[in-house]
Amino acid sequence: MAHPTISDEEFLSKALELFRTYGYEGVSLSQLAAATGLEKASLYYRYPGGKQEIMMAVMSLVLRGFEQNVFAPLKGEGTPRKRLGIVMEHLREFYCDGAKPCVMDVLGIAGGTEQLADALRSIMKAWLKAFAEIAREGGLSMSVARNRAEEAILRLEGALVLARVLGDTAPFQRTIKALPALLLEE
Amino acid sequence: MAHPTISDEEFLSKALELFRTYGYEGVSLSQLAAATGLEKASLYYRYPGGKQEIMMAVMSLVLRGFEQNVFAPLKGEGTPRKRLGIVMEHLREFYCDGAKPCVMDVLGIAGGTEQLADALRSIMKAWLKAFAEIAREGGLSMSVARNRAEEAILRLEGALVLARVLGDTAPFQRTIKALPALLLEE
DNA sequence: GTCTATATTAAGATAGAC
DNA sequence: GTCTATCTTAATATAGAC
Repeated sequence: MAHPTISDEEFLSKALELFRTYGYEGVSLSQLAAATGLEKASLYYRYPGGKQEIMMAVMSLVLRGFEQNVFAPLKGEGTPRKRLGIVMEHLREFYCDGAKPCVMDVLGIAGGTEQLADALRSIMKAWLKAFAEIAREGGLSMSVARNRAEEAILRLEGALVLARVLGDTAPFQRTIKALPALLLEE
Repeated sequence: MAHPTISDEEFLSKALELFRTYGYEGVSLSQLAAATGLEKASLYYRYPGGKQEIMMAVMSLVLRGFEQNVFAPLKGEGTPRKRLGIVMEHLREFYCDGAKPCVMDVLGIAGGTEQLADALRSIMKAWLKAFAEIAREGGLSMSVARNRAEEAILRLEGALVLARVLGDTAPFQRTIKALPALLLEE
């Protein structure tokens, strides 16, 4: 065929890698075109709204990813500890053992649209809720569970910042391992 | 006078506010000119290297700030607890109680120069060292002190990410308050 | 549905008047 | 030492061929 193309899933996955690395302002349509093998005009055909629309489509992908890999497993079968173990593995994968930045951090920097900020806030809140619920199931009181969830996400985000600045992923791996104790004990 | 101007300190202080908010790629010379009351050409007169040079001058300001407000007080007079208390106050001020983002996080995003990444890494390492030393003085072993320092900075960074995404500064204030227990106890 | 080509705007950067 | 004016490049975005 004349114009071998890529699926929307593939396109958005490559776009996500760019956006989580360089941020909203740091990614140009030329970069997106180069990284996906499409021309800029083709991007506008797929996403008439341009960069904003691509960004929001990426956010939908991120939300679906969290739903499938974090929220759903936490509500699934088995003991809270077992379920959290599965989520730990998914988080390790998504963040590449700490080598890849957090979308919520990098894209949460001012300069993006209000719609983007809303989407990020919404995912972050859902994540907090999901962690609080597993902690609640693990035997903690409502208010303690809520605090532990906040603490867990806060530490993961901080570990990813340290990893990015120092190029050291050890704190992230330590933080992931500490999740069961933080969310399920005492 | 015809052209009322601002001092270098004032200029860099305003530039810092822009850079920590919008990131390196997110700040344009036009923005810098508008925010400081100077024309773009005047910025090139002061900083012939353009945005890169301005950014690095801002980094020098940040380093001086950490030296004066964090590193020096930690090595100053009084008990470790007293010294840490002073630093807690300075951190609260610099991060505006959690309302302002961390320079190391926002500017650590890919897209800046290698020189910038080096400067950020260097400040982060000095901060780790300073926190580890106060923890050591507080009675902790070398390796524990080092871990606690890492944990402290990681939590502060994570709290600032949460604050930025959720618009909630409570986790940051809680994290600051927890510093003495984290760095000086057990 | 993708391409080439181009319009339009804003960015970084410089020349030269004052 | 700051200004106005301009250059050059790269960004977003569109028109129209295939």
